[in-house]
Amino acid sequence: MKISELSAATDVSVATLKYYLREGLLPPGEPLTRTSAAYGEGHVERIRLIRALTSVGGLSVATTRRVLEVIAQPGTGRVDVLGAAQRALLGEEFVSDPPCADGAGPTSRARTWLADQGWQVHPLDPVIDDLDAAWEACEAAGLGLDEERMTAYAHGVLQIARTDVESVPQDPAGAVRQVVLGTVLVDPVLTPLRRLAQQHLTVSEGG
Amino acid sequence: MKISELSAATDVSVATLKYYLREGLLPPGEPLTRTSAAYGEGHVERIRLIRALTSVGGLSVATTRRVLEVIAQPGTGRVDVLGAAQRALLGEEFVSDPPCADGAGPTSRARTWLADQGWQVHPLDPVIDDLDAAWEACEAAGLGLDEERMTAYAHGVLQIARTDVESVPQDPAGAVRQVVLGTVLVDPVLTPLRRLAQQHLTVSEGG
DNA sequence: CCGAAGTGGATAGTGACGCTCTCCAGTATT
DNA sequence: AATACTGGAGAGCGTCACTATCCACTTCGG
Repeated sequence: MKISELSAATDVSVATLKYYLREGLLPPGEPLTRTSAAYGEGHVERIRLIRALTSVGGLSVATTRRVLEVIAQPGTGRVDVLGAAQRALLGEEFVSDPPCADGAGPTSRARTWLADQGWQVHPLDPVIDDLDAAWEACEAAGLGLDEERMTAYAHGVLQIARTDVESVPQDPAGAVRQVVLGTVLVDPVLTPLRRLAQQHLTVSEGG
Repeated sequence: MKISELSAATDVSVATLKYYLREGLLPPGEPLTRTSAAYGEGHVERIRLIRALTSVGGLSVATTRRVLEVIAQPGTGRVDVLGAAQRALLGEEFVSDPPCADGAGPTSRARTWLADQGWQVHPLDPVIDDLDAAWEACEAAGLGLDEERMTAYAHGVLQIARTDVESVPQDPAGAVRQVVLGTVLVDPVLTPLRRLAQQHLTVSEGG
């Protein structure tokens, strides 16, 4: 398959494919002559994956490259799948056993609330900071989001997460793929789903 | 309050405040002389709101302006709150009772599934197209997301939406505000919450 | 065997976006 | 009188995801 055919098969312009090749998102094709290379079905799949991650998942090209690397790496054990996924999505590495021995560690509303919930999460996971920032933003915007309502949200989210975890396959490579893609691509599914659910409830309860 | 004090009170640079004024995100201050105006506490709140919507909610300046307009408008009745919110978040208006009388209307996987669920939603709501696109992207990326799993997600989301709907206040203006801000600002709360829930489940179930 | 078309490769340009900088004449303060 | 600050407006900047142009070099149809 030549690059023009690859372009036709994926609806992505040749210029963009060249860009993806340059950026290392797409592996080079099998060189046939000095001015042509052969691309295979794997390239088509990979391009579909790239488009899903960037357009729907909203990932930047740099993040997409990191995610693709994580999926491709065969080494990751099933245990650290979640960590690997989240590290790939973050800009920089986050040490899972940090050297900072400053006793108490950071305290925040989210951390306190998580402890109250009895959730076993890494206390230094940066995703907690994201939660903190989002929660704080709600307060700053005048949206009263108290602990009670947060706990109500947590119940719904827990059910979603249970579904996520249950659908992870047994084989390591598939597990990594499922977790990474699920982390990125399911959020854009849940967002419209939530709005439709709100609509359904409002309509069926008679406004 | 002069603009420099407003800047100090909100940690937003004077240049950026001027930009917000120019873009119509921030109403002009009460003119005192020809070269100075007074800003009040309302401006401080509004700036906090703008920052929450743009930085955490990820809204563009144009969308933020539309959202702010919807919140400010006193006319919206409690019934159409959801529609008003979603219209504000979309780029263009969407007619709630469209003139297209082409019989069947569009069919898609999401629409069929929604019908199976018995969800009462507007069949032409563009948010369904978002769901379709996200679902399709999951498939394109090789993430097997079947109807069963989608229904499992729907149960969790429904619980979340129930919490949303219950926390909407009675007074019309407050309702609009709550719904609009909830639509935009709660998503960034749910995203890290979901990841933490996954982590909790994986850890507590022994990986 | 010739010329048009296509290829990999590199460099530069584009348009959108959210600021940020610079300048201005006109107050306000010291 | 000198300095600082104001509202207002235009232009510039850095990032990002492409996109367009140019190049020397095959490949293919006639």
